Amino acid sequence: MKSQNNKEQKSEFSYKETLNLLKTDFSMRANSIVREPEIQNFWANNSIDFELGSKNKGKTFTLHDGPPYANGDLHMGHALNKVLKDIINKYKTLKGFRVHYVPGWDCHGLPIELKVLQNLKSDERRNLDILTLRKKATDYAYKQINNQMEGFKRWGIWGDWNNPYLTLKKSYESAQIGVFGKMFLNGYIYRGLKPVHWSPSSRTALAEAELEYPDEHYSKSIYVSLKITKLSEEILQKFCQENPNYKKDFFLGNSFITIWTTTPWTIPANEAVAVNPKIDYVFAIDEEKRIYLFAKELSSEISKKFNRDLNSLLEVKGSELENIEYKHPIENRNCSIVIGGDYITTESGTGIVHTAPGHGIDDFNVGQKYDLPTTCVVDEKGDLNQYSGQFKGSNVLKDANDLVIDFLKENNSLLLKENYKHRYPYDWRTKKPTIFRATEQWFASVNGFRSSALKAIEEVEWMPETGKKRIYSMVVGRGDWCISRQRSWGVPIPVFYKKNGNEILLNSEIINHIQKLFNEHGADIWWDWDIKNLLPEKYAKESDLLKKGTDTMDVWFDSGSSWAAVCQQRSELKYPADLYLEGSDQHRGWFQSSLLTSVAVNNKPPYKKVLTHGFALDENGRKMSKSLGNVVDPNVIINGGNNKKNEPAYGADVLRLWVSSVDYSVDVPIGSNILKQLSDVYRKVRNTARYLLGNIHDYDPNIDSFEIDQLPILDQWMLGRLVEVTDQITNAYENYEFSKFFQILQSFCVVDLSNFYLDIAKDRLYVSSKTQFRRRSCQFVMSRIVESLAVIISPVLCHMAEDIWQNIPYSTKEKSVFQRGWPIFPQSWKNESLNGHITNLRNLRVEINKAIEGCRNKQIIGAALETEVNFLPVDKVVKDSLAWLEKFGNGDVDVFRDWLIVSNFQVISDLVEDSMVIESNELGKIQILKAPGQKCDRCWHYQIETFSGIQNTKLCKRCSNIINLEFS
RNA sequence: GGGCCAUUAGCUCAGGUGGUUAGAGCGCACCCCUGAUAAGGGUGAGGUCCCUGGUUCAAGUCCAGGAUGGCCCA
Repeated sequence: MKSQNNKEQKSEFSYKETLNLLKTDFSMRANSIVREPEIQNFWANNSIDFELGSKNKGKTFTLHDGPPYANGDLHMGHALNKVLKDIINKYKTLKGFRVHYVPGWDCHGLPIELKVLQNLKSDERRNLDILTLRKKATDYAYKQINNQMEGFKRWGIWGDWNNPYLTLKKSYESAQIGVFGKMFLNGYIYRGLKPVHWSPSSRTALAEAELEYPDEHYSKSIYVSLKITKLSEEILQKFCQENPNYKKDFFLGNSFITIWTTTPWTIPANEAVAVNPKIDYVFAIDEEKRIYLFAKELSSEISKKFNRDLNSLLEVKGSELENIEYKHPIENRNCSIVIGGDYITTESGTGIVHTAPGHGIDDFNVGQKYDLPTTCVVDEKGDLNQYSGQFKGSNVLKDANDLVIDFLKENNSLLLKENYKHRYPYDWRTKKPTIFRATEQWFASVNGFRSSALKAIEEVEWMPETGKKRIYSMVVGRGDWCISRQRSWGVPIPVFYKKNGNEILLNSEIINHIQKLFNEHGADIWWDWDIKNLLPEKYAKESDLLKKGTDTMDVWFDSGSSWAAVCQQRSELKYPADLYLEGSDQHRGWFQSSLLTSVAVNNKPPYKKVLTHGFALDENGRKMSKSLGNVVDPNVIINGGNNKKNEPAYGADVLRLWVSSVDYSVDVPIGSNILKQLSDVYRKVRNTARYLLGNIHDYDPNIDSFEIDQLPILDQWMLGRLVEVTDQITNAYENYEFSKFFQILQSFCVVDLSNFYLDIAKDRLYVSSKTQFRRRSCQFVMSRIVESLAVIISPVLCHMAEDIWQNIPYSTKEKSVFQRGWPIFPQSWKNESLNGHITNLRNLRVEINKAIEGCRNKQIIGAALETEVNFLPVDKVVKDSLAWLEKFGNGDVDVFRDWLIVSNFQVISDLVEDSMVIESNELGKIQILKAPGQKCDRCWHYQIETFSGIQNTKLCKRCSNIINLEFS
């Protein structure tokens, strides 16, 4: 019996019915599975969604959507991206901007093409023509798009869902041809050779996804010596200095570069050998007085392999070897050492890499740098061609390797031959090895507009700022962009080849013509129609001499053209867009392809600002993967999993709250514990709103509205605080710092509202008579709070915000919270000097609470109302604030006793006896006493003066008056 | 292997230009209330600021190296 204050018999009677308790239909629990779709229907039925933003009269704000790939289920990455965009769009809409969000999908490309092929039976696949494939791919893409769209809508994302942009649409394909055409006419598109994965067995180029790497692949690897024919003067001198016994001529006449390769058939295509500038190399001599060059670190291994004693004569940095000349292994001509990259290691081989630009990517890149020819020595069947000289006619998968090896042996340049096991790509269909083979490809010449692109990067605002550095270094370093693919599911490169010869036919007239045709009929006609119908009329006579190109464009060219196909084409949008917002991986992807095309065509960036986000990881910061079992599915967050206990249905608002809670500029964590926490925060906000709504059930702002200076100090402070918080949250939205919103909102609800203002408000709201000023002023404040709160949470917690709005008990001008617009308060509501005093008093409140807690833990009291507090001030500032409150405060509200929720409070100059607890601190001495008198059975305050009430109850004077006035 | 980024309490986040005993909310523990009740209030315990060196009178903060994790590239 802790809180029993008197031993008299307690009456069973309760005054509950005489109190003004809260009343609302706004439930404590969200029931989001039912309620969120209801709210979404309400929006849809009343055009309160993206249309709201479209109708705004303010400045246009264009957040241009980066298209997700139209394949696969939605994951947390989609959620992070789309919700961030939606938060921004909703905020901008509320701020009055003209916002028209057009969601997009990336529809072409290999993954969909492969999916379609996989779904076919083998005989179907064999008889498949391109148009049927494209039809099936179109159907597949639409199906995926519809699935994904349903998901996005369920998340509460607003957008022009009836009119999204799809890269497979006629208008899009046509605009893309326009971009290609302008780049071509600007001279930025050219044809050249580039090595690609090539399958001789199926005579086709293959993409990375079509390769497999069987475990047991052995290559015939060879070590080859190449006769050095020219050395730099520096190296010769250094050699002579360190080896006075040897002559210069001897050194030059007996030195050999050593190389190692696993593809001997590429030896005829050799154009250079490459070294790593950071690695140390040695010239080492054997018993036969032959001097070999190789990486120093590999000395002992090579000595063992070649079965020779090798003595180092000279050590040289790789960077010093550039331009040393050697005799080509087969032909009678000289080649040079070039400086390669970090792909040259000392893990295997000699540290010197045989370079055949026509047959390897690294080789090709180095070749570009040194302007080496891209020689391709095999045809599409894998037969060596005329460029291989005497090896013509042999086949890379059959006899070519042995013929080359025999030749090298005969010429005394084969040092060693050994089988070598490594990962090697095979054709996933024929299960035969593939090769690298240079083929004719189309390129966008980044070199041609690199400086403009770099300048454009400088003009853009990158958030976070490191994004600029990241994309800048990529654009500085990237080679020309290979835009052609040997695939069927894409936009064709609209080029005609002369049947005899290698010439092409393409000009502005033809491009315009094709563009127009695609706009009307779609890109399918490229395959469907005869050449003469694809060309302007005047070319009809030539059409028999022409053939169509069979290449499609890289899908990065598709999405990279969206500024032209979407932002430029739709009148509701702007080009350049205000904002692009994607994952940080898009520095290499969409941000870059969009920038390059836009700069190449219009010499300006397609966006003013680029915001990036990180990746969704699990709670331990690890990548999500099926095998780790740590995958979080956004659909499960919303609708719950199989076991609702472990995976409850949290609803879309909790998903959205998660997005707002994390620092998305880096990678973001998600998992069941985090969700549990977010759901707690969600409920706290919801219950705070519910309390506000429930206590204004009989309030009407048309009857009881007040000027701020009419209000009690506590209410003035509360409104001032509301303005501060709104300002801070506005700032957070403006700067796209949503985790600040999350933190501010949470502590506002908890610290300012729940723990302080609303707790104190209970007495004012419940106990007062209905129309008393101390109650109405509080309701006025609460109505201001709840309306503003609904708006400022609405970009994130859009469903809850609407639910709040629909439960405001009086009529509002706006049907939906989103019609309200962003709150604007008079700045005069903020009052610094008032804030100072309240802060002092709240600090004192904290100290007094500690003292009261001391009593509670001694089991002397329960409720704080059972106590009386004496305070002997030491700190002058607090003393002044108490005096200030006494002087200026409203006598019914600004009573410090009520702020403490105790039965009595007084400032004293001498301590009294009989206190339960005395606490001393910097502020003063706090004395907690048992409240004298008797408990009022209505307001639960202890009063010395009490009156008898109904059925043996006690009433204080205040309650007695109210009861007599209202209930008799 | 290279480029970029991150690492502060169990969780999510704050911690301008180096400067007291490193903060907030949640969670947790304990207590109270039963007139916000699958709510509400109070108090409290939680930190090797990733590690190791260095600069400095002074380092979560600056420098170097490393670890772990992530993205991109090879």
